[in-house]
Order: sequence, then structure tokens, then C-alpha cells
Amino acid sequence: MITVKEIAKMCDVSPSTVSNILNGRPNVSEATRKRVLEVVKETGYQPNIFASSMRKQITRTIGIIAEDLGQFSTTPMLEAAMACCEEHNYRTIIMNLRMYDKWADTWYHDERKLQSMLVPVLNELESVKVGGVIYIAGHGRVIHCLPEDFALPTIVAYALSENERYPSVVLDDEKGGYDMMKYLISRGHRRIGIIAGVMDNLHTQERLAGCQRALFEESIPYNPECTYYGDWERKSGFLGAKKLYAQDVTAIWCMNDLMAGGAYDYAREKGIGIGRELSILGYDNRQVSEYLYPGLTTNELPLKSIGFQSAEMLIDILEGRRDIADTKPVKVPCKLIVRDSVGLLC
Amino acid sequence: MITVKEIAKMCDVSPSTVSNILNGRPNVSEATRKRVLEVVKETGYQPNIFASSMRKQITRTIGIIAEDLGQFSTTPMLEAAMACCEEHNYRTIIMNLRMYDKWADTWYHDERKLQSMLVPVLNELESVKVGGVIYIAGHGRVIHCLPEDFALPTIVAYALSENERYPSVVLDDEKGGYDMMKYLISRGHRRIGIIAGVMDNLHTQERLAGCQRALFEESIPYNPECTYYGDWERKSGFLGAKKLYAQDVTAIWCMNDLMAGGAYDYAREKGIGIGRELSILGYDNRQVSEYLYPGLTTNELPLKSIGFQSAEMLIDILEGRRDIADTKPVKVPCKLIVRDSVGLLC
DNA sequence: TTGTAAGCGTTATCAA
DNA sequence: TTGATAACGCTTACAA
Repeated sequence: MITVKEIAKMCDVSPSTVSNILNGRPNVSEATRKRVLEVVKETGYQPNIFASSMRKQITRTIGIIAEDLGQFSTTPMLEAAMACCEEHNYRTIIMNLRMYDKWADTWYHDERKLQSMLVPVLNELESVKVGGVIYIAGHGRVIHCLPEDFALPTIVAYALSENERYPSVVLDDEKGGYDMMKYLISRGHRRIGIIAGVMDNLHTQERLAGCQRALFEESIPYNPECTYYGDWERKSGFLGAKKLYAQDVTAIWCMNDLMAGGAYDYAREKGIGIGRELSILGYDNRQVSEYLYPGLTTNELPLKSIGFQSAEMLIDILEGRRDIADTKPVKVPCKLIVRDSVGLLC
Repeated sequence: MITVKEIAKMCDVSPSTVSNILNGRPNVSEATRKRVLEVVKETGYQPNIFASSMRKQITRTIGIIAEDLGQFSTTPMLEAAMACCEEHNYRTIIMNLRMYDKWADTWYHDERKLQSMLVPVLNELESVKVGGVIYIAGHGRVIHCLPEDFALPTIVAYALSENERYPSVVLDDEKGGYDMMKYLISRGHRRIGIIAGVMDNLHTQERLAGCQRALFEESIPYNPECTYYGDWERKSGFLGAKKLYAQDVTAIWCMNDLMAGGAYDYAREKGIGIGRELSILGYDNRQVSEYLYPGLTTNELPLKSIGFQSAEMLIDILEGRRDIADTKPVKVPCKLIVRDSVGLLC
């Protein structure tokens, strides 16, 4: 393996000079710089990262932890975060906890499981001297898993951190719920059913709050009977639609596209015309939403934006342009995607 | 930062003893081992990876390069590969080239673009001293991008490497095409249309070969007129279905689920009963395939298996159980997923 | 069973 | 503008 020493010898200079040149320090004559760079290129010399990091004690690296890369929401955030880091000339190191892969969905209520995976990863990131961490949650919720004594600046993406030391960038679910309702109302709907997510889920609660604000604004009473709590899965959308349709709703808003798919199943089974007799509205803008028939009107998650903003925020902190203390949770709005599943009611 | 030296001092032993204990060497008395481990735990000591890697010159790390994490096929392979590495106690380092993100789909025919992204990453992996590399292609094809002089053992997943130095693990597309055809034939179909992928694509060619073998076995002549070359996108499925349906086919096999979605669009537009008047068969088993109506019968890609086997193969090579020289491409079969889009023809 | 000392490749300091 | 030297934290011969 070729080293600075050898480069130095080949150029008849000292190792320090080579190092100075390689690190772009100014106190070097143009002639030697040229000579050395030449040789470096010729030999294909690669600095030894370990040696240099050990000596410098810093690495211009950002650690990105994904709770589960397999989640549909994760990769867009990840790629956007990486793009941002790249722009600012930080390298990234990706750690994948594979929580779903290992524990299906029994982990996010069980801090122990999460801790057991997370702590070693945090240690590893500390020991490779990353400057900061972006934690990409695989499941939206309030998060407590980051230890109080973790020293590195850390941004939580997609989940809400309650710890002030860890700012978060999350969906604006309240606005999302509000927008969905407003849209349905603008299309003439008044009796609206809701297929919500799991009841104690953060998305569920926030979206419901927004939805109630919209109803209140329009002086439409909120009828709890018209909210069915599903489990985010297709089947529960079917069951919810069944129950709500019996209550004469003209539209159903499903808190994700998969449950909307279940509502489609029900409508199809009963021969109910989607977008005519019954309007259906989704959430997430998953790929399935454009393949459902008729195309599902839904709300696009700003995943790339969340990822990008998380990285931006972290870099701002690392470079002293922003203080971690006065960083409130950032809420990023979704975007309505209109297709054909919501009819105009006269 | 706490170091071996300090641990040593606190335990009244020498740094080498601490190091020996930490590295599980046998020549240490039970008493001191216990004492040292105690202190290590108390202090939360973390060995400095840079120092130790620099000294040991090896890292028990495998580099995983993804051409694009955003591809639906990539994460399952990646997670399975990581699981395998974890089982064998290798750490992984993930590099994401983000080719689609950067270049849309103008890159896989342009070696220059790929090289410009890949070479620095390869260098970086060499300089962090990974033992070997798993290269996860984002696009199935024959691959030439790995430089002749790259020293590390490398497995190519999902794409076929023509270089003998880089074994690959790929889909068994020939068998896939064969199986699809055999299935349609077993359901009584004789006039079968094919919506293929791009013509010069590897998947397209192999699947077509398999399909022709099946036809030959059944003494059904292959009619090139009944093959429409699409571009893997939904729209081309629509156009293909239009053309083929005019030729009185009773079934159409689409080489991916998205084009099958396009074929559904056409059938719906014309009021053709899918699974009755016209059978449609897909490929990939993407999530959309179960949300299409009726459910799309399709062929599940063995992505996890490809990822896992790639990692296994690499580890076998690293640990001397297998020689890189006599490693032929591994072809992994798909699995037929029967839903409701293919009818039984009497 | 334990300790001493050298060295991994780089960079920072300070002197030339 | 350049070079000698020490130091980063760890591991490993080899000596005790």
C-alpha cells in the first residue's frame, strides 16, 4: 500500500509537505505542489482514512440511521438527505436497524427492543466520529428512544421527538387532516365517514384534530360514530367502509391508501360506484393509488422534503449557523393529488 | 475520550493486557479479565475504530453498493444481504450511488456517468478496508462497470457480470418466461400476446427465450406479431394491449406489473372482462398487483433470496470456503403468485 | 500471566 | 517554503 512517505520520497520532499499539499494548505510553492500532485495521480495514492481520522479526530461525516429501510417512506427521505449532505460536501454513513425485518411491528411500543438495536449503532457512530446524526423513523410517533446522554447533534425525521435536544422534522398531519376535510366539503360533501388509523397513533390523532377544525369552520358537527378506527391495513378499510356506508355517508376519507384500497374492495363487492355514489379519499400517495380504479385522490407525503430539511438543519447546526436549543419541530405540509375518486355533490 | 491506557491505569494493568482481554485472547487470568471488563462496562469505554483498524489492517466489514436505493428491487436485496452479514458477524457499510436520482434513466447505457460515480466509491471502500463488496444493480442488465483492477472480491446482485472475477446472482429470467407461458397454456390459452420490455434488455431477451421454449414444448408456433415491445411503463401496457387484443389473443403476458396495469386500463376502457374475455398475467409481484382489480396473477421476484445468496457467496469467498474463480452466475427462480386475472379456457 | 516498546499512516507543531 | 518530530489510540512481538 502506497503512503505519504513513499510519495514524499518519490518527490524528494518531506511527508509533511505532501500532507500539506493534499490538505490544501497555502504555504507551499506552486512548483512542489504541482510535482507532488502529479505523482499522487500517477500512483493512484489513496490517503488512509483511518490514519487521518485518528489524527484529525473529525471526519466530516454524517450518520444516517434508518429504523427500517424497507418502509416505503424511508428511502425517499434517505435519498434526499444524502443529496443534501453531498451538496454540502459531507460524506454519509447509513445504518439500517431493520426493525420491521426483525420484529415485524412489535417493536415501536417496546423501547427495550429498540434500545437493544439502537445503542450499539449509536456507539458505533460515535466511535467512527460522525459529526451528527439523522434518525429516520420507520413509523410515525412520538419518540423517546434516543438516550439522554448521546452527545452528537441529532435530528429526528418523520417521528416527533419530545426531547428538546433532538429537533424533529415531521409531516404536518393536522394540516393534512384539515385539507382533506376542506376538500371533501368543497366538493359538496357533508356526511363524511373517516377510516382512521390506530387510535393511539400520532398521525391518527393529529389528522383527526385537523379534520375537526375544518368541520368546525364549516359549522358541521363532528359525529364520532362516523369515525372507524382501522389498523392501516387493507382489510380494515373494507370493514370500515362497510360500517360507514351503512350510515349513509357520501364520502369516506381513509387515513392511508391501503385502507382506501380496502374501501374500494367493499364498494366493488356491493356494486357501489366509486366517485359517484360513494367518494373515497386516501392519504400517502402510494404507488397503488394511481393503479386503483378509479384513480384515488389522495395526499402526497413530502418525504423528500422531510429528508432534505433534516439534513439541512443538521448541517446548519454543525456549522454553527443555527442553535440546536431553539429549534422547534418543523412541520412539512402534504400536497393534494386529485384523481377520480371524489365526486362533486350538487 | 476514554482510551485503553486509562482503562489500564484504572485497573493497574498494562494497555496490552486490556487489549488482549478486549480481543478475547486466552492468555489472561480470570481475575484480571473480570476486573477489566467491569471497568470497561462502567466507563462505557468504546474502542477507537480508526486506531484499531489502522493497526490491524482489516475490518471484518463488507461494503454494499446500491446503484439506487430508491428502486423497488433494491431494498429487499439490501436488507437480506445485511441480515446475512449480520448473522456471520460482519459489519456492513452501505453506499448509495443514487443513479436514478441523479440521472433519471439515462445512465445505464452510459458507462462514463456510472464510472464517474462508482470509482470514488470503490476507492473509498478500499480505503476503509472492507473485505469485499456486494454490488446491487438498480437495473437488470449485463454489467461492465467494475474496473479490471479492482482488487476486492465483489459479487454483483441482480445484474449479470460478464467478468469472471465478479460472480453474479441474478433472476432466472429464462425459467420465469417459461413458467409464465406454461401456466397460460395449462389454463387452456393458445393465442397468447406478450407485452415485452425494451427490446435490448436482458430481462426481455431471457424471458422471451424461456417463453419460446415453452411454446416449442407444446408445439405452439411462436408468432412474433404477437409480441409488443413496451418500455416497462404503464402507458406502453395500454398500447400493447390495444394492439394485441385486435389480434384476437385470449391472454396477454406483460413482463412487468406496471405494464399489466396499463393493459387493465385498456380492458376497462373497452369494457373487456379481465380474467374472462381477456386474461392478463404480470411479472414482479409489485404491491400494485394485489390492488388491481381483479387481482393480478404474477411472478414474484426472489429479491431477498438474491440479496442473501450474494452475501453468502461473498462470505464464503472471504473465508476461503469457495474460490472466486469457479463461481458461475447463480440464477434464482421466481415464484408464481396466482390471483384472479387469468381465466380457465375450455 | 503480564508488561514493554515499536509501529500502523497521518497530521500538527514548531523550528529551520 | 520546508522538514523533523511527536502524537493520535490501538495491537502485537517479544521479553520478563
